[in-house]
Amino acid sequence: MFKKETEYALRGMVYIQIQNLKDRRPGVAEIAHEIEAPFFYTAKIFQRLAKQGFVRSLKGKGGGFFLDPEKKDLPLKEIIIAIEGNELFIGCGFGLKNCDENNPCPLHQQYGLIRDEINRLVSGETIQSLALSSMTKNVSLGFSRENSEKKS
Amino acid sequence: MFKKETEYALRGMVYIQIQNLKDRRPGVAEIAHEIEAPFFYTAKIFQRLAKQGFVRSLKGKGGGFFLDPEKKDLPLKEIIIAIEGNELFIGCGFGLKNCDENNPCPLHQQYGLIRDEINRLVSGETIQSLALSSMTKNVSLGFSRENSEKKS
DNA sequence: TTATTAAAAGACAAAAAGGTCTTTTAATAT
DNA sequence: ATATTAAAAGACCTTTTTGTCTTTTAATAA
Ligand code: FES
Ligand code: FES
Repeated sequence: MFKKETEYALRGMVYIQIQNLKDRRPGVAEIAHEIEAPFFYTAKIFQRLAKQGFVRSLKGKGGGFFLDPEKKDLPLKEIIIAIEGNELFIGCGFGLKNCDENNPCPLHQQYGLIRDEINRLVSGETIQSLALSSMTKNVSLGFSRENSEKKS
Repeated sequence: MFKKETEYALRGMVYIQIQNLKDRRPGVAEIAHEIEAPFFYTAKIFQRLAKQGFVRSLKGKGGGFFLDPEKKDLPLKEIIIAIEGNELFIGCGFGLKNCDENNPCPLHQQYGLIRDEINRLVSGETIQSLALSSMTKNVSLGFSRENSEKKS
């Protein structure tokens, strides 16, 4: 569905926000480890997100990443579009140059419903909303879910 | 959503089947033109599809592609999986190694619904079903829809 | 002010996807 | 038989995606 870069970005941002809510500022090493992404690739991705203003960062000791309080309630859709464009949200499921009601592909009606659902999902959720539900529910951002180690 | 190769394959197969229903066997040049795909790339894609048994072909004069009558009612899903694997149909929307009810990502429930919809669509439609609805309805496989030139 | 820490910048490289082209093989028509 | 047609095979290339690594900049701590 999404590009790997998008997946890493979303998982990482949710992780950052969860930590921010605990008054922590994770660095690249910690983020990459937690979301099971390659260190250097994660670094590059968050560097870009910082430049685009989706996350903020501090250098040096005690530094790391955190979300601008004004950005944590942005719909996921905005982040996704910034990374991979909006083809998924407006494009034709059959690959026609543009999805056009007046020149529909054979999947137009049915695919339209799916695309609407996708749009609803990414418009309705935010990094903050996912971070909060991740903390209450038993939810995972990588292989090792440490949200709920106290299971035994 | 799908890879370009998948899109070309599906559009091309629907076109082939429409022509087959008119007792024609289109060649690569015609297919590529009709679905607006690069000639050589289309050739390669249909070569693969032929080797995998999804389409059949005849060389030489009057040659071209046609669907095995037994294959034309295969769900799109089988063709798609043969081309790009089944990640889209079983994978996690957040990019976790596997979508696991017992280790869900923050999008698990909501993405699950979308994934189910996608599965329903590609399991319920076939090349034949799309070819038939393409002929009755006013439907397009490329830019120039010649299904309905007699509009004036 | 110097050492240490951690992100920013940017070059580099491997892999996958997308695309092009030439040569060979197999049909048909003359 | 041979000329023609069209797919099969396969080499090759380009772009995008994914990933790696080194050097530089900025912050803090001692
Ligand atoms: S034209 Fe294909 S989805 Fe609308
Ligand atoms: S775990 Fe992510 S969709 Fe199921």
